Amino acid sequence: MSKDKSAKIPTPQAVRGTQDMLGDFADRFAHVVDTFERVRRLYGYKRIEVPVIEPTAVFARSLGETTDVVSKEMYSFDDRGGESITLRPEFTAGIARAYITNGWQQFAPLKVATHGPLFRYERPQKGRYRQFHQLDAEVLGSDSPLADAELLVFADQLLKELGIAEGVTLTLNTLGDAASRDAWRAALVEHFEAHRGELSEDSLARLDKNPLRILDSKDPQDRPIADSAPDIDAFLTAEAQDFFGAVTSGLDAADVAWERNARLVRGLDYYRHTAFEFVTDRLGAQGTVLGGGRYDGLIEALGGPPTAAVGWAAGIERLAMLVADDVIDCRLDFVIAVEDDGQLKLAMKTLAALRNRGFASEIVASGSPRKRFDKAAKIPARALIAIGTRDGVSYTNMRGDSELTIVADQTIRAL
RNA sequence: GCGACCAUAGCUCAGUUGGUUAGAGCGCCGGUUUGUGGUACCGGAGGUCGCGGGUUCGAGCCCCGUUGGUCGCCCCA
Repeated sequence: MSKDKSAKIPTPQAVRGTQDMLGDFADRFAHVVDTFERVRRLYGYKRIEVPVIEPTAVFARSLGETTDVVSKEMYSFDDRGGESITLRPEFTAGIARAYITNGWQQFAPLKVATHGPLFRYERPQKGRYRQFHQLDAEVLGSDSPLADAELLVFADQLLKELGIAEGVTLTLNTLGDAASRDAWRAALVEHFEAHRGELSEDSLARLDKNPLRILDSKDPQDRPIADSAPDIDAFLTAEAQDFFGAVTSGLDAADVAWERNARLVRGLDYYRHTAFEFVTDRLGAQGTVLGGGRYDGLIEALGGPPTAAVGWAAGIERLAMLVADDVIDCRLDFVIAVEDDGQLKLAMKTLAALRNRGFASEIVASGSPRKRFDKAAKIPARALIAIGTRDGVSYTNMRGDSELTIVADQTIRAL
C-alpha cells in the first residue's frame, strides 16, 4: 500500500442536502414505507409510478411561472436534446400530468398512491433535505367530500399504525370554492392594508405577493394583525359550507380527531375547499408531518379537462424520525459462532439450511476463534449457536429463544 | 438568499492564557484470562487537527477566506 501523500486524490463528498442511510435509520425508513404500502391497500388505493424527471413546464405551469419556488428552488437542466427537464419537486403535478397523458379519466374516480425521492434546492435544516422522500396519496376525478374524508381517515390510520399519532394533531381548514376564496382574499387584503404600518417587513412583501401567507406568519409583530383578520367563514357560499360540513362529519363518523385552524392556507389559486396538515412540535421548525388538500383547478391549469382532485403527501424522513426506537425489530433469528475452523463446514451447512428454511441468519467465522463467541453475542439475534471443538470433542451449544433452538437442533440433526 | 453555532483517530469527544513527540472511551486487529462463556487485563494499527491563506520565534488553539455540518429565518409546491 502506497503512503505517498502527494498522490492523494481529493475525496468526493455527498451532494449538499443528500443523505446516506445505514442501519437504524434505514430500517425506520423502510418501516414507514412498508406500513404505508399495507395501509393504502386497505383503502383501495392503486400503486402508481411516475417519472422522477418531467418537462419543466409540468411544474412551472402548476406552480405559476414566476414564483420563487419555480425560479430558485427547482433542479432544472437542459438535456442533450435541448429540452428543459426538472427533477420532480412534488408528486401531484406529475400525477396530474400522467392522468391527462394517459386518459385516466376513464378510471375516474381514480385512487392512487406512490412514494419515492423528490428534489428541492433549499437550505438544509432539521427534517429538510435537497433529496428527500415522500409518501403520496391522491384521488383524481372526484368532487365528493367523502374523498377528502377518506384520505384523512387513511392518513390518520397510517400515523396510528406507525405509532406516532400521539403528539400529532390534524389541523383542518377550508379555502372555500373559487367565489368564497376570492371574496375572503379581498377582505384580507383590505384588513392588512389598513394595518400596513404595523406589519413586519416580511409581511409587507407578502402583502403584494401572497397575502394569505401573512395569516401564518411566525413574526410576533404580525400576530395581532393576523389573529384579528377575518376568517373565511363569513365569505363561504352555502355550497362551500356544506362541503366542509360533509368532510368534518365524515371525520367524526370515523372517529378521527381534528382541530379547526382558520389560519391554515395555501398560496396557489387552484387549491379549493379542504386544506389540512398533521402537525407536531417534536421536529423543530419543520412541524408538518403530512399535508394536503383539494386542488380542483390544477389539472385544468395543466391543459386537461376540468377535474376535481384531492390528495396528500408526507415526508418519509420526518415520519421515520418520529417512529419510536422499539418499534423496529431488525434482530436476526440466528447468529452462529464458529469457535473452531475445523467445524467451519458444518457451520456453513447449518447456516445454509437455516436460511433455506426462512430464518434470518448470520455467521461469525473470522478473527481470533476465542473471541468469536463474544463477537456473535453482540450481534442482535434471537438465538446464538456456538459450534466448536473442546478436548477433541465437537460440540454445538445453543442459547436464546427456546423455540428457535429446537428448530436449530432439528436442522443440524437433519444434516 | 440571511443569521448563529460547529468541524481533532472509523465513531463520540477532551486538549488549560498560543509552548516538547496531539490524548481518552468505544470500535477494529493480536495475545492472555474465563470456559455453557456477552468477563477482565496486555499490546497493536489508525491523525499532515475539514481545506487554503495570514499573524507569530512557535498555531489544534488567534485572524481572514472557503467547503461541509447543525439549528433558525425566508420559502414551503
